[in-house]
Amino acid sequence: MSNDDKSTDYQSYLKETSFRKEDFYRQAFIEDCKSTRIKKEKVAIKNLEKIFEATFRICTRKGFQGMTMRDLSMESGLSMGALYSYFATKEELLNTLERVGNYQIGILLNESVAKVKDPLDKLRVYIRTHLYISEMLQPWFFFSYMEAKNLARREREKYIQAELNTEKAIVDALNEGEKKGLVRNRDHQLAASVIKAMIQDWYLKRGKYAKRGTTVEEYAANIIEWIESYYLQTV
Amino acid sequence: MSNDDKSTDYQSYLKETSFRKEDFYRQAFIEDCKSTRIKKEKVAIKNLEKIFEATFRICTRKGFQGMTMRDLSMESGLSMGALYSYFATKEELLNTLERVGNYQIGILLNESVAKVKDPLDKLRVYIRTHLYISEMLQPWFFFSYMEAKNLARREREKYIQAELNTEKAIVDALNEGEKKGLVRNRDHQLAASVIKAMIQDWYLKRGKYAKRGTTVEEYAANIIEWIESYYLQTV
DNA sequence: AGATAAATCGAGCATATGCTCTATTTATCT
DNA sequence: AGATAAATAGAGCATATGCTCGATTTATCT
Repeated sequence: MSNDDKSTDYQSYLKETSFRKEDFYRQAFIEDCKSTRIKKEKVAIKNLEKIFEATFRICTRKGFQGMTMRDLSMESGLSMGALYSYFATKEELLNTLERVGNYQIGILLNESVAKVKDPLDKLRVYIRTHLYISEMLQPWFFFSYMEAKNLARREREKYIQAELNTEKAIVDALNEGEKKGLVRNRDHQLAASVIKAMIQDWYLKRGKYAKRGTTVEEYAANIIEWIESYYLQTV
Repeated sequence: MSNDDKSTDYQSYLKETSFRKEDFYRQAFIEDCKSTRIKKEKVAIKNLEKIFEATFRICTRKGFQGMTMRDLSMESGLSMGALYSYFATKEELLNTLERVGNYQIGILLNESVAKVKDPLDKLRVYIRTHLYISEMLQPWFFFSYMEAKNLARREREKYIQAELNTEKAIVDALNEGEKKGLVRNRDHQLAASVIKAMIQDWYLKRGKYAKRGTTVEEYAANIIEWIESYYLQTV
């Protein structure tokens, strides 16, 4: 297996990445809560963390529609009044969560492959990074996937577009690889779908893999092995 | 590609299978509505069809928790009173849907591989049949996956068990194949997870594949090609 | 046709839920 | 410390929602 990309492990990625969890809440504050009665960023970040984490915990069990604002109040430790000084409506909370996540993740994915030139290495790095990011923000990824259908048309379309961008990144790498004679001629679009399904399974079935002791690095290596078998096989 | 299993296409499968959609509703009537005020099977089947189909339509957009009984009444064309003569509670409807589906699909999957002896062929047939069944009952598969979290503990565990059975069937075939020297030595458990993820993507992203004009047969052939690349490659 | 059984209807009940609004508490500044 | 701004609490309001029940319609039988 020509695994000569200097493959970073998860812990190293966490140290190297520019992302801090705080950024997530700060972004939400700047974009959505600036217009509310909350003035101080520090307070906002502290409480948005409580709200988001509580939302993820509750929705994993009941889904967003099944979560009541009273549930959220209990779980986050904030009163109804406090919650509504951060979000005008329940739907607004959903929108913010989806939007901020998509934005942040877009940045992270782009910064990861920016320096890589070789299309095959680019693909490897992209997959590994995608898995690392989804590991870092697993609750968000799960939530985002499961609740996308509850978004209003506009926001839902953005979600779908983000999904398609992921596929496109993979297809592009494969096309470039084929042009350079590095990979076999295959249906790259279909392959990209399948590869994305593999990536998604990691954060959709996080519990199962945890129980089996599978690590992200192992999972990433495995996906890459599948791809190499499919694409590098001598004809 | 040693594709010498006499691969059935989807239309042929539909003709050959013992399954009729009616069975689905009849099963629900026998197991869950016998104790209700509804006496006549024919009436029950007609209305259960309306109820189930309406549930699928609504829940694709809003999810089960987001669906109100008034929504369901509107969409199914039955009154509130009529609905409640079929199911004691909303939750009961959910349980019935999950249970009956799992039961029926279990039967179909077993009957499909019963005659196949060669482990590799068994795997091919299993995957193809699984995809054909999920194509035939796509709304159920999607619903079942998305709403499993809303089930009570007991029922949810049954759902997870059914998922694991699918994986086990794949692992068993691979183990047997390895023992007979037909496939390479790999992490079969992890491979089975990945294969299942591929299968699930078909019914979770049905819309996307429809838009692209991908057929079930193509999709099945593609998955099998991935597996053969991964497992049959000369070392 | 008349009588009985089966199925359906939908207004109404009790509670749950999204959201508001003022009183109160907490932090910040001079 | 006192005054002001910022943040929070939680009871209360209007509506939505799960479910019931007697009245009514439809099917079946003699």
